[in-house]
Amino acid sequence: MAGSTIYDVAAAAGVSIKSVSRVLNGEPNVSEALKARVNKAVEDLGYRRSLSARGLAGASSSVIAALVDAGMTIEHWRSGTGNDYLSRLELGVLMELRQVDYHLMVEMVDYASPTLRRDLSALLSSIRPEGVLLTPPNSDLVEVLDILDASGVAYARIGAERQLDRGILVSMDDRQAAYDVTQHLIELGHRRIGFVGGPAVYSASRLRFEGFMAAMTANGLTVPDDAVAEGDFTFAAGLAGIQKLLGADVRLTAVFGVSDDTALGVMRGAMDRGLKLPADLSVVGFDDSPSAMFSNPTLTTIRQPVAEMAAAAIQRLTPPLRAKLDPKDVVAPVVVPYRLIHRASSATLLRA
Amino acid sequence: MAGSTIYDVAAAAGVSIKSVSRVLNGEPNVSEALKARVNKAVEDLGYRRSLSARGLAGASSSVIAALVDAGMTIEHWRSGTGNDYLSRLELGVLMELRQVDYHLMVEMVDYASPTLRRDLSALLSSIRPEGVLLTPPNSDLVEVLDILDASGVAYARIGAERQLDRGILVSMDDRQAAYDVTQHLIELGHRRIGFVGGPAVYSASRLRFEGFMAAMTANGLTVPDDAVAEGDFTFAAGLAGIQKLLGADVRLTAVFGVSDDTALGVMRGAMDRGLKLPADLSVVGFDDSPSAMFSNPTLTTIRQPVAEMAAAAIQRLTPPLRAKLDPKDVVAPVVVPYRLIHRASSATLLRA
DNA sequence: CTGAAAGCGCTAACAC
DNA sequence: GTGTTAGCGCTTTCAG
Repeated sequence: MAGSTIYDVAAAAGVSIKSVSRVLNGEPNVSEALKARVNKAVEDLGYRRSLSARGLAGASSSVIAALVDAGMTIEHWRSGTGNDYLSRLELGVLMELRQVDYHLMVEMVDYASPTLRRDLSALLSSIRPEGVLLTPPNSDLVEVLDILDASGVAYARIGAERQLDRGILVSMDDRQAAYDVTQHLIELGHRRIGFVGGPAVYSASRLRFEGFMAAMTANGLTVPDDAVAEGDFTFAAGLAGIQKLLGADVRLTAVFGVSDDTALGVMRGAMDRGLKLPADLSVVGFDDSPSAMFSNPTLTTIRQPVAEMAAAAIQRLTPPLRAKLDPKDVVAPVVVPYRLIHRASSATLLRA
Repeated sequence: MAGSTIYDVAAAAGVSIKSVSRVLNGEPNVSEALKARVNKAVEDLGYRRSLSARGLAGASSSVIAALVDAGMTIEHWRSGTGNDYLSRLELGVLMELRQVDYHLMVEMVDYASPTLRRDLSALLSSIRPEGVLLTPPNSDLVEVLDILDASGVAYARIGAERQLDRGILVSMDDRQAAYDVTQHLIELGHRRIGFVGGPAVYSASRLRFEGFMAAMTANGLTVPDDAVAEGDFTFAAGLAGIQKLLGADVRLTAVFGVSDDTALGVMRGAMDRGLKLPADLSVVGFDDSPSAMFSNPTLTTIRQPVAEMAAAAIQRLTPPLRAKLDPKDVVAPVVVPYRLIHRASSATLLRA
């Protein structure tokens, strides 16, 4: 049952193992009759090729490795707060991989580790994945790219910002999205808009801030230093950020949180200080995490197409799936569309 | 670099490949001198054993396969809502696996598929994982257990309810937790408490309902049929459920949602109908998803220790980690503690 | 304590 | 079209 090998199949079909291999790999020059006999034997025995043997024999390892950031992951572990980025990513990956006989390995990589080079090389030489999926902030780490290139493995980078000539690129336009959501606030009449940001190592942080600034500038608005707070994508950062912003003498009427969690922290902090939302303060976020829909007021945000980006990456990383794509689409960077989701947390400015 | 083999190491250390293998596997009867030379060579070359070769040669595959439910996953994909169960699970898994040289493969399994037996057998025979991690509802599917047993692979079941003599059991006491949170409402003065449930295929649904009923009964309270609505763990189910409950002639003062998402749907639905929360209606949930902390009012709930359960499962599934455990702890079912988290959505009943 | 030889299950050259 | 023969990089006998 679970223990049949290619020899069993060959014996059952009365052919050589090479013929079985040919049928299984869809190689040319196989008669229909032989193909049918082999397929029947495979069926009868419930035979499946061993991943290990295939990998060893030099063919495809049929494994895609997703490298996720240890720092963020461990932080979520410690704080007990979750984050659904990973779930959404894997959703996209698994929906694609299930169509072909490929498998997903999830690996935690500590990009801050002094032994990063070693750890990653070790990982690659032990797994020998067919492709590697990079998520922020790993997507932008030159050292990671160097190691990947040296090992010759194909890789896709989600949300990459730098070195855009390397790897398969899949992203959304964070900058433009941030511009849009800022413009949205401006169109609602807001002029004094604050920003609570994220760590610079995440390109998303920088791009979103840039988009924010660009929209402000394009509308002739200025952003005093007091209107900007640092953060780390978390709820706590939003909470701390809004304290700082409200403490300063800037009388903001709206705040843009670099992530939904941060924006929700901003909302909570503002309400704790007695502000009515959105009457006294409009708040917008970025990501469209589940919480955005469940908060009160519901949060205006940008829907980040994580699963879709992952799916696009996998399609280009996995040979059998890539074959189905239009050749032109294979090489070009993919920019997956986002959506501005206008909910209740942003409203027309009533009083100046 | 990435391409060194055991032969390279043997050559560099001036020993046979068998000696290298012995050192790597911590086998006895190796002189310290030899061990040191081998380790140095391994170090110098950045050598890592190939997973495929190890797997093929009959040793451990060093792979843990997590089987996640396709139905739920696809539903999340379609609806665009995420869920952080997977993230929390993997957090727990990866934190443990990183200590040893094991790897996580995530596989989607459609338990509703007519070809489940085939699909699963195929998966096992192609991956040959060292251990399998089962999450609800797969944990309780006898057919899944049968296939796993037939293949001889070790497996851990998170949240299993039936056939408790099979596999490694890791769970929380859903029933008692539901009892506790219901008791919490009762102690706040509530008497007419409603319930919005989940699909029966998830044991958690049944257990939570049982705990709810047990607490009500223990306090001499009855639950009319009109006070219970069916659902599927989602926000939408909570929304629909509360409509039904409020439409009926039961004048509930509190509602228990089988999950946080459902409870949040209940909250939203209640607020949409003009109720003030928690003054007019107390709501409690179950899971402690991130949204619970971010909602308004914040949601009273049970903290489900998903990552902790996953970690406990992995410790018992992975030989090198299992070796560190007290032998007594290895065989006994693990029940991971939960916590009742009292937030703002549940309050003392003011008027009857 | 150490090493030589024989596979694990498959694919890749190379025959026929 | 089809089969034979080598390995892939390890672990496992079995000898020393």
